Amino acid sequence: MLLDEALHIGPNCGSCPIRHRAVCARCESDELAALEEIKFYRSFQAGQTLIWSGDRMDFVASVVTGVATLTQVMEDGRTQTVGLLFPSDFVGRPGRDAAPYNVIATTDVMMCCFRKKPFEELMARTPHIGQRLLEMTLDELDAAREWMLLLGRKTAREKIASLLAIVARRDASLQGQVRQRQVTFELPLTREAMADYLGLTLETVSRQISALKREGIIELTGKRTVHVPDIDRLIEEAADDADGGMPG
Amino acid sequence: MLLDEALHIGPNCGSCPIRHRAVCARCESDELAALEEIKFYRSFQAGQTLIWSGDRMDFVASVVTGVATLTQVMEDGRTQTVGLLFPSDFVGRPGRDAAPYNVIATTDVMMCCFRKKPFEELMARTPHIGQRLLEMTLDELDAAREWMLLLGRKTAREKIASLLAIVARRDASLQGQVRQRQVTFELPLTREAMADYLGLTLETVSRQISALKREGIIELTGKRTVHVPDIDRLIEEAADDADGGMPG
DNA sequence: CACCTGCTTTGACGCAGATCAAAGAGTCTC
DNA sequence: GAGACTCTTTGATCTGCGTCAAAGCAGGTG
Repeated sequence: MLLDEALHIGPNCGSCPIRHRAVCARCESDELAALEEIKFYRSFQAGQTLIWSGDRMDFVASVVTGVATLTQVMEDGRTQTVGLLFPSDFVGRPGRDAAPYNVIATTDVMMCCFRKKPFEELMARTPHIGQRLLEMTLDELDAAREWMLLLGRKTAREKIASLLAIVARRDASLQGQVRQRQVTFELPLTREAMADYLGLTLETVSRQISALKREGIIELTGKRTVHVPDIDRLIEEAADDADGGMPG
Repeated sequence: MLLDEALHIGPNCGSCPIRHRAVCARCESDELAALEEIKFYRSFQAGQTLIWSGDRMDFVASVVTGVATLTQVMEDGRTQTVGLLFPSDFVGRPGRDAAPYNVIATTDVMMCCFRKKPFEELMARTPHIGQRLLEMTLDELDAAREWMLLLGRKTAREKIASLLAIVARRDASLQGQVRQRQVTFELPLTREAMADYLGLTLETVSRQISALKREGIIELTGKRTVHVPDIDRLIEEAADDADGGMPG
């Protein structure tokens, strides 16, 4: 099951696709060299659980490619996804031992890992890493709070539209695209995974997607490829006040 | 309306009730001295909006006494509270100009404020502040994600029980009490404020509180004073797996 | 005291989304 | 190419919570 080919795609961070967005974004070349010494790559298949809630975490990591979810599970099985991890997102928590959530790959995933102890020591010495981590954590906190509004107050239709808009935005920004009216992207989640993220059932997710399709707000090719002919119409359905999010 | 008596309760941080829990927790005496130079106190009445979403924020602050909420409001008026601020909690975001949420005092509140610019400069020089802020932000992120589970998957009854358990815990830890079976505390929120935090209506909040009272899980004196004869029974109703939270 | 005004409780009813059930569609294996 | 899987769609029915409405209960004020 463990497809643990520690492929050292590049020992060279310079050519890393997430070099300027991850925890290491602000590092100077000497700091980068120190990070390179303690880093290693791991890849996982879609569906694999990378980390089990409660397990001891002896590394922290950045997502290099693919998408993973953070999920919480109640004793009776009710499940809530509390975060989506895209390339450049950080996993793990310096100073904490046990993982608080399950981390599950929803597509094939490649991670850039650092053993926790050396990473913490490095963090104490190089302020750029801690600064960047603070910045990223504050962004995640904002995202979590936006999601609280969605979970607490939005309708099923608005929830679906919001999720599609966010995936579209993340996808576009990964490809460094400008904001454009039409977009096409792959949904990295099953209907069930979407339901877990949105606080719905998979049937409701399916019905609402069908409704958006019927009304021409989205078009599907297969189950996973989504084409949005007019992104502003989708954002309208999401009922987000203001922007719809900054690019980049 | 603005009751802005900048009462300098103590220029002396040494006697501050949140000295060892706030952003300044880790500061040495020289760092503390630097903070003292840029700090000032402001107090607000219950119900007052301290900060409006979108406003320019020229200060950051710690809650010294009282309770405030962070809330998001949609164009059509739907409201979601995304955070409760208790004494020692931090408000504001170094590096961001505009406030992302409304901050509303739900009891009389006293804040220890720092002008943002000098605070940021101080942060760049003294790593202890940034470290502590990262730690606090990570804790808030955990709390936000716990709340996502509540909003997405818990029943109205479980939501109420969870909120009561959390307020009880916060209250006890402020008073440095040990975990004990019986607890009594003041609810710092109206039914409507609870509804906004829990993603419910105020009627549902009222009904569920009545139900818990009817079943003897809680007892009320007036509308706001809650007595819990057996905290474990309350936690059971909250359907939180495991602990129910660490003390302190 | 009578009369606000703000907060809370309680009741009657309706609906969005959950639940239960079954069938379609794509992919893999033998 | 039949069977077995997994994922998805769609339908029928049920229910928890929202909505609408009205009344109770302070505390404050003239």
